Amino acid sequence: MTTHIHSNQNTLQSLEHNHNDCVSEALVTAEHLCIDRGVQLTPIRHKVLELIWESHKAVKAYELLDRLKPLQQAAKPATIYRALDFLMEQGLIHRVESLNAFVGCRCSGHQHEQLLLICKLCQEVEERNAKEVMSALSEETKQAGFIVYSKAIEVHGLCAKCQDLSVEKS
Amino acid sequence: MTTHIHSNQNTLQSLEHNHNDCVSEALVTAEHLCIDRGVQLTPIRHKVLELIWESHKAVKAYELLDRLKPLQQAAKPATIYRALDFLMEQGLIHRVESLNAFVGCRCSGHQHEQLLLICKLCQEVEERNAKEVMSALSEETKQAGFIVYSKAIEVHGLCAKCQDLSVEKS
DNA sequence: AGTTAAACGTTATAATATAGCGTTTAACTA
DNA sequence: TAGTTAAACGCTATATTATAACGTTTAACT
Repeated sequence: MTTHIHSNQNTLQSLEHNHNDCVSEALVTAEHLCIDRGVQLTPIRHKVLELIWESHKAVKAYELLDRLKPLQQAAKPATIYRALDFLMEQGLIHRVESLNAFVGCRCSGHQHEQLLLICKLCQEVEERNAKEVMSALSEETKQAGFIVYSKAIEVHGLCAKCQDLSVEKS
Repeated sequence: MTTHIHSNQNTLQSLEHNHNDCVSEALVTAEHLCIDRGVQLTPIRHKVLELIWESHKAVKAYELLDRLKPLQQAAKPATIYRALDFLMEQGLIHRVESLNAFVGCRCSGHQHEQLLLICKLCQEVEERNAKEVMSALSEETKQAGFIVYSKAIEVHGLCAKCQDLSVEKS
């Protein structure tokens, strides 16, 4: 018998790490990075980043808006999109193109373009440097005579944890 | 002196191939493929595919709608999105996730997920099998224990032709 | 303290996409 | 070949995602 899997349970968040530490670390890193760069991580931007880091799932702009509103009454779409633009410019978040959504970046600042593994069940997004993939890609674009400005490498599927859960429950 | 580059000129279309043949071939292939599969390439679907193949640029759904309307007065957003859904299911077009746009697929049916090289200047999209990239990606996802359902691998930059043009004109 | 640029508030609207339901068309089947 | 069924399409409405434009406030720099 196969049981329905609840996508909110037994996620990265609850099983593998203390998510409070995970978030604090991301925020502290972001704060330092912004100071170093002389850019302003304003309260709104900070809060939006914190909201994005609430989970490792990709989150939609209007979802963020709904969550920001109770804390920031004046929040409007532009409020969120401006904050997202800033956070992307600083490499603090990724835009997940295939979902029109956003996810915190663990590699903030350096080598920002990564492989994103997006689980269809738990919705979590795993970033991977994927060194071999990136070098194969460089070689390929070089052969094509194509000058790269940016990349989006997104894979949808089933993460290891969700596979395990479906095995356990069957 | 660097001259402004007109993105609509000297494209793949005008320089490298007879685009009429290119389109005919794509359409004939699509027709055969649909017959083989027992699915219907209806007049609307056929026309939308033809409109997509008008160029090698990624084209937006509402652009297609505007172009379809003169030929199909009843055309509404759903008309286009249904046709696009069908064409994607059949692997006849690619959705370019990072542009919310669509482009004809040259490899219709087989090994549909390809590397897309998207030129910021001429807007043309080049598909590449990118065998090495794909195998590196398979290895990476295998290492991650991730089961792949679908992929989007999109690179934005400057194609060889547009680089040449900017050199010529400078 | 005055100047300037960045950030933010606010309203409006553009652009992208889907839901739902009735009608027509095409494919199947008896 | 008429009846049945599912697919395709018409149509209306609306949801979702994103940006434009302009005025006000805040913060950084003289």
